[in-house]
Amino acid sequence: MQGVDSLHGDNIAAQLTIGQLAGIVGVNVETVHYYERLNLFNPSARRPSRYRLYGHEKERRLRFIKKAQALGFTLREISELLTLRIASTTACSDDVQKRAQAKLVQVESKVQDLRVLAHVLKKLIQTSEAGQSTVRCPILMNVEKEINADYTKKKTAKEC
Amino acid sequence: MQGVDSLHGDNIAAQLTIGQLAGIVGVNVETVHYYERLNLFNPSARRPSRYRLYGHEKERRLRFIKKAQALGFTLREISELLTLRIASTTACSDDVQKRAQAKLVQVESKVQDLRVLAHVLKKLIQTSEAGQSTVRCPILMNVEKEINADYTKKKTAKEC
DNA sequence: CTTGACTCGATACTATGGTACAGCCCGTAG
DNA sequence: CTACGGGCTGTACCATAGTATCGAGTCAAG
Repeated sequence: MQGVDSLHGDNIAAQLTIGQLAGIVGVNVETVHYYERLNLFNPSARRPSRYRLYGHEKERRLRFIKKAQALGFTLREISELLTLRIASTTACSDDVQKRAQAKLVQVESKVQDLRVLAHVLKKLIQTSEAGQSTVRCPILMNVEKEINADYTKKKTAKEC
Repeated sequence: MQGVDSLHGDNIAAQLTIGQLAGIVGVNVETVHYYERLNLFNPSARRPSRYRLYGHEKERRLRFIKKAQALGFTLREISELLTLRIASTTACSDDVQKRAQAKLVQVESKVQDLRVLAHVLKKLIQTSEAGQSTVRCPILMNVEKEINADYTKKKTAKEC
């Protein structure tokens, strides 16, 4: 973490207010408040007036939270992911390693499912490009098949 | 449990009751009711007593719904995905193709994000295996960097 | 033909993840 | 100085995705 590249002393000027932060990340202020209530996202500092101040690294953290959410993680899970980071800085215990491994399994499973879904969507697009439109071949049905099946054994999908 | 296999030749015997379906898929009955209220998941048939009956294809559909949910899609989005299928059976309009394309973009973006996350988790595990535990290498911080950055420019983050 | 698990429809309640004020307090541009 | 845009705390409200419960009907085994 680069020192918040202002000369020592008054780096307060380099910090963002809650409105600025929310603006550039694209969430609203109330959401940031909400995350703070959950102890998921705290300000870097406060002005004497109690105005919240956020450094640059906080912007990254907030973006990460929103990304992870879009990937199907709950705020609680995101909190755990971010705790892994902290734990890893202090001491890489067996526990941290185990939890990281569990998360990894979870993530890789999601990747596989999404790749199957992407594959089927591509087929759907191709088919509709080729003008083979009508009545036959309810392709997305195969999503249900393939995504549930072991996707390694490519389904034959003939009974359209 | 109730007699699933009354030896009638008709297909009613091959269908599942709501409790059986919920049991094998691993959701509860009320959830199935809920999906029905949303018009997302309807029974294949009803007995004269109004008991719901579900065929095998319904089991796949239900599993798909749960998978897609875990991948960060809302029930509304899942409904759209499943509508794509239906629309493609009737007529592959430009509209369907466009929406499929949009979904594809969304899905591929999720895949990329998850792959970055997986990569970083792997690094975290390796590091903690190697016993390079203490103080240095706040690895998951790099998640925040890498996941937010364009993943296309492969990380410079070697110093660790 | 009773018993008990299962199902029905309907309604109420919960948890999560926000949103929307209200009423007051800063801070700065004119 | 004073207006006004933004920020503060706090509470209320909202949408989504379920869960729980009720009284009554169903079904199959004993």
